Amino acid sequence: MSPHDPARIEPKWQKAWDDAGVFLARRDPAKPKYYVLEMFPYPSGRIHMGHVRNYTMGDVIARYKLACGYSVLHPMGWDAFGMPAENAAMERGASPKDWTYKNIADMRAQMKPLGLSIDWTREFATCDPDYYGQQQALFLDFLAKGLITRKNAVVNWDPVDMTVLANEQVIDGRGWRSGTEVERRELTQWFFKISDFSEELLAAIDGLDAWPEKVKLMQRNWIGKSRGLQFAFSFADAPEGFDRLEVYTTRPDTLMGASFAAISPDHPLAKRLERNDPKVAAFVAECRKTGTSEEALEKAEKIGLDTGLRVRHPFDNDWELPVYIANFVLMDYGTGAIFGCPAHDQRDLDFARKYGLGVIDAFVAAEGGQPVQDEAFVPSKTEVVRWIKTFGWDEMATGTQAIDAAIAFCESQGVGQGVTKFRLRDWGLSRQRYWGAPIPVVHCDACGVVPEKKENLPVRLPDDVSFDKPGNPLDRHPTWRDVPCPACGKPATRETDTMDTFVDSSWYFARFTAPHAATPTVLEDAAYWMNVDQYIGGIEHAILHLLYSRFFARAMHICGHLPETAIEPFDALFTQGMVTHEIYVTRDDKDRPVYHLPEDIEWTESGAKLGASGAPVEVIPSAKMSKSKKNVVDPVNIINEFGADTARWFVLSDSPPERDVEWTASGAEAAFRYLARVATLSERIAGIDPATPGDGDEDLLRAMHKTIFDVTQGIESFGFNAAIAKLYAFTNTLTKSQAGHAAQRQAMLVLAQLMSPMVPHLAEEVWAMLGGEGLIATAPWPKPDPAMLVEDTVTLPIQVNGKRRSEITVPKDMTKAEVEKLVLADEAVAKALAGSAPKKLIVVPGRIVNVVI
RNA sequence: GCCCGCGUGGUGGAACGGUAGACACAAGGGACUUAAAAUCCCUAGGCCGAAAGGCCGUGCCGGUUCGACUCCGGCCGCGGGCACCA
Repeated sequence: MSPHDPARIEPKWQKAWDDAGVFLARRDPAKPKYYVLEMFPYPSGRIHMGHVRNYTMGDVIARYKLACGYSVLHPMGWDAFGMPAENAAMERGASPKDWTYKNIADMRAQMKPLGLSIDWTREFATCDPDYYGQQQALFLDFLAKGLITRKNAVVNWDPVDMTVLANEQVIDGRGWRSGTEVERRELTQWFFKISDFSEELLAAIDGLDAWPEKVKLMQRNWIGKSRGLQFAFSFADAPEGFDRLEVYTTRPDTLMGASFAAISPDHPLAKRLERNDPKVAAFVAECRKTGTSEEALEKAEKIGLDTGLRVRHPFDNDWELPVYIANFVLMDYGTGAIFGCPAHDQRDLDFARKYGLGVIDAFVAAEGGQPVQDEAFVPSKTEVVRWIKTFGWDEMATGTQAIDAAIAFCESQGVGQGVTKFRLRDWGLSRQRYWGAPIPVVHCDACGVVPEKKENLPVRLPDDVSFDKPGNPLDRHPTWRDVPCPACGKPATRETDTMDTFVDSSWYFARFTAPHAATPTVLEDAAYWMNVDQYIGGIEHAILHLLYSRFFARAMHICGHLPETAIEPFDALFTQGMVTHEIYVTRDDKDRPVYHLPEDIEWTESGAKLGASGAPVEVIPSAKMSKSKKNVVDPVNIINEFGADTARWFVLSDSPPERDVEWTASGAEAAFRYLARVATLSERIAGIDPATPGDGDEDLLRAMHKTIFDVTQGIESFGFNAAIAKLYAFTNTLTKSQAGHAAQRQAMLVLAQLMSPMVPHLAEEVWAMLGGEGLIATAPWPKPDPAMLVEDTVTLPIQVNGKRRSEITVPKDMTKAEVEKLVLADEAVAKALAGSAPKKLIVVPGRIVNVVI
């Protein structure tokens, strides 16, 4: 029998922690607090290795901080609303609610054996009426404070499923489920006014010191601040109701190269023209057929239609530009109208060539170069300045200030004004779906849109819904919509749209601080526990989830639900890599890939073969685990076979946490064998007669203190793989040590403590075996003795011209002069010098010596 | 197109500007065993050499430095983010 028996010890220690209530988060004013949070899971029904890695990392931090004397909050919940539950309902008639809660129960049962230090008393699911009721209360508060608005928006509409589709659900311009062509449709939707916070959300990124640069950069780009010139063209022949055409440009310096103006098909002018001109109407309709997804836009040809209207160039009244309607001009960026400068923008050039528009060879002609042919000339900033000068503008600033100078010049001439625009748009939260938090408003013929009264919350989802027809079941429910108007009491109808599931995850971290409160949060609790000290999750949430949460924290503060100190809710963020696995591929007779399970592969000297047929198998390393590729490793199987400690140890050990880690069967077995070795070692040390003296106590204890130092550093800096390497090394040292029993026992206890955040069950077992006091989970984290970290003697490598040639061992406080003397006396150095004196002798105390010849 | 990040043995990866390859996987050799598994010990960047030792070596080219995987410039390759954004 293996000395390491997870099936026996893991449940035992989990029960011991539970019984002692070790992981219950308590507000304790006497202690510093620490809030560790991993991004909560969607309850798909199965945990996967990615979860194991994510939660193990958080658990290491949580257990470490607990041992360091912090009052720790480490909660878990479920991001439980969303499409998969409705899909399950449509596919097999399950109730979304039953399906979801069963999945939660299943996943919790799979998660518990991992031995995570979770305070389960704080658990909730976002589909709990209690949670979404509080979310509805937040909605009402936001609405009252003007943080929410209702307006029209263009969406992807699936005419068969009768629902709005997210961009990701539009594939090749067709609905992913129905396969029909998606339409662009304008609907009235609710929006969070996140764009009001653009400047602040951008500026505050600078203060997020413990966030990855990559994530901060992605957020900055997403918010997309730009500086440009907004000005108006006057019409040569003004259409009714439009005396000017407002345009926005970030390149005012190219204004003298303008050769056309273009408006969006959704521009009010286009809508005006469409009424009287069937050609325009047909063209605009054509443009609207294109979806709004990235692929659709990528493939769409750039098309335009001459409206016949002409505008005048702001610097030359006689210079007229045609006005086109063009499908590539977006209504919701800038003013929905642009000018085109073919000489300096590739897209404008392509468009001008296609429709036979003039190309002004602005810069190029002035410098005597070649006229613009097929490629637009995009001048550098300094060249722009020269370009400007050729048009008689004054001497201007150079370099990056060229654009600002151009704006200033235009302003001085009364042509427009400099404006700052953001790419960030308001966040549309309406979804025409069932399985989400109902938007708590009522539509009344007399009063219009009326917020529901808070005392009527939660607005509960009805359970008796059917998915036999496409569309939103709430629309078809016989009675659910019927409700008295909260204002006048007359019969009215509920809003049937529900909230985007991103809303649910935008404040759950705050709810964990008071998960059962009758208000969204309790300020006192929020003030104690917020902010999240360490947030851990996937990079895929770098933009939306994290940006929305930052917005929500601000909005909640404005409504009095969070203290001002919590407007940036996540102090530190860590984005962890995936768990990958090899995939095994053969080809069928049409050369299509066929995937195989790891257990079907046989390893021979000439490579991988298919066990059944002996066909050679192509091995593709480091692929994301997916069912279709048959490379999924189920944590449940691993826990059953090796125990949770092995799974935890392995996902931390091989790669730095921010990078992907490849799961390998041999690696998992090796992790198990190592843990067994530790158990054996512990048994052996426990069995030694306490009176046994030994040899090398000091060396062992020095190594122990060095390891305490290194492992502590490793955990603090998310260097789990490096910390584990140090633990291996120290285990090897202890195994070979001939030290006396007392020293070995002490070293073993410390080893167990240092391992305890990663493999808590085994650590408890070792701790108990050697008579450690209480539970290791609550034992104070060991501290290295600084005196034991300094060696009395140091070994200095000696380099000659930067290459290592020898070494000397000297007392650590030996003077430079003495070291130099010894170095020159060194045989290898003397040989290299061959009698002559060195040019230079560099002694870096305690580090290295370099002899320059 | 714009913006980032990363290139180190057979593999995953270590390395405050200071002995490159810690630690582990896989591999090879050995001990124990009738045998295998398990366990334990040893070897291991490449080239030359019996050895001592030497030369080369962190994608490529150059620079800074006594000293560069690390800093700077250019190139190549891979990965990621954003994008009809005017």
